[in-house]
Amino acid sequence: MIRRDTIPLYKKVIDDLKKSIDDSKYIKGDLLPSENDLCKTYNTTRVTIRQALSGLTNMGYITRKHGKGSIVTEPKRGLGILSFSGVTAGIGNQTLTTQILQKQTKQHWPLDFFYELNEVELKKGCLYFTRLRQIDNIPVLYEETYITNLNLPRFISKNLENVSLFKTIKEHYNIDIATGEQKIWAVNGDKQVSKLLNVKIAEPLVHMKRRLQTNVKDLNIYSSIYCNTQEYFLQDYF
Amino acid sequence: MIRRDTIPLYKKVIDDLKKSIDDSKYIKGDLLPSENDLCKTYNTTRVTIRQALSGLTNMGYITRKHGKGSIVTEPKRGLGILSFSGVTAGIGNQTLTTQILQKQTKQHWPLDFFYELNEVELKKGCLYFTRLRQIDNIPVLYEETYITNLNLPRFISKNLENVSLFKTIKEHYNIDIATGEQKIWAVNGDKQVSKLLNVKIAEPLVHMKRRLQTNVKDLNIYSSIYCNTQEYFLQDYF
DNA sequence: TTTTACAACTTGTATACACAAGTACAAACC
DNA sequence: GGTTTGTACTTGTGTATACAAGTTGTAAAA
Repeated sequence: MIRRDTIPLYKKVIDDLKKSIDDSKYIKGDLLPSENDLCKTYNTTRVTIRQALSGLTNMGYITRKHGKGSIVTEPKRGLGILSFSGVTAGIGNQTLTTQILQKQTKQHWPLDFFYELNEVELKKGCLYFTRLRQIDNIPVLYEETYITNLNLPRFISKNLENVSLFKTIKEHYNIDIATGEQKIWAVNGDKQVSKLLNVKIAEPLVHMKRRLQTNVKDLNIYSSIYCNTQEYFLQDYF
Repeated sequence: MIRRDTIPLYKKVIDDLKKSIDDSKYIKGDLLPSENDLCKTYNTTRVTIRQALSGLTNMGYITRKHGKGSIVTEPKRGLGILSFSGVTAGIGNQTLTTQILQKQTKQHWPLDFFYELNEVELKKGCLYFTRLRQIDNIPVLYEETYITNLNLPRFISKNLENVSLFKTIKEHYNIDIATGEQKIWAVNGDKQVSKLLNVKIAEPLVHMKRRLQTNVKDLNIYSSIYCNTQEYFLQDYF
């Protein structure tokens, strides 16, 4: 079935199955319908169905087992490791405060930016701001954030003090985080960062660089984060 | 061309192209031969070639552009340790070697163990071993592992040199990792660890403690890991 | 000279089929 | 009871083909 002016069939299969998994119609451990069953359902051939299942596999929704079937693995689509919600969840009764050090401004990307940017991003420029996050008044995270300046009207006037950035952009612009990656190093803090985090110079810090891709094309969120792990640690569940 | 007793053709195509990229026969920005060219080279059809190119795409080796071709991208230098698929799965093209420092032995849990243990675990004791993992002969990870001594016959005699622990326990005992948690700090390396990782004393290291729960009740895998992030970094996708 | 149209390339999507090989279970056998 | 074998399922690998659609350079038209 060749289709014009519409989304490809294999993508529709992916969307349908993904939705079923997200809606818990299939839960972890369940078998999806067999390839041949799906062929009948969608009136197509195995090549197309396999293209869809292959997509779901490397999205982490299913694992496939020769002779057995497609097994649903992880219905969770959370942010995984070290997301700030994770930090928030891990600190219990203590108070997490977020302080804006540099208010969001529109500017060009730094020339030596830590991720590669595409033409659209370069052309649009970025919104930049820095924040300091404290737990019980101990500074724990220093965060420099760059967001592609794309479809974010009046972002500069938003107040980001003590609120979740993700929640803000979700509520105001209906933007979701789709995927992301992060890199982690242990580094010695330099003069500026050590002072902000109130630790001795050369105290070891966790340095993370992350790229979060959203459901809007070319709209990405980049951040460089320094963590003081003297009193607290970063935690992750999977 | 149907082939028996040998690796599938599409995997051979992946290996060949991957090797060419690793050996810099194609560098970042280059175009791979077109699908039709590859069809002629390997005397096969586009479906098979596309299966290979699709594999390379989600390994991060290439990106594909409609109407243009397959573009070689930046090879990644991350460790991929932060997800539970394990280090071996996350490293890609470089050579990861694993050296056993202390061969696995049955022993009691340390008194000041870093996670809380239940009665069954305490009663059964643990299997303990340490490993040093190197990428291209640079030591990057020092790992102390404790596994509950439960339903693991002959584990002590298994050779863990240069193999994936998860794969080993999956193949021999059909044990899967179900869930896990990890904690992360930046620390200064002490004398022993710094020496093992071949860095100066007080060089900042990433220290992780993880607990992995398996599909077997009370069978958990605990590890304390030190990472030298001078040459490589830890990487995570979500 | 500038614009348009086309040809020749590229990857994207899809059909239709065939045989290999792993899994699970039940029937037949010892 | 325990083992072997067969069968019907599953996914894995592969051939052969067709048309859609994006990209790029060139030749023809304005």
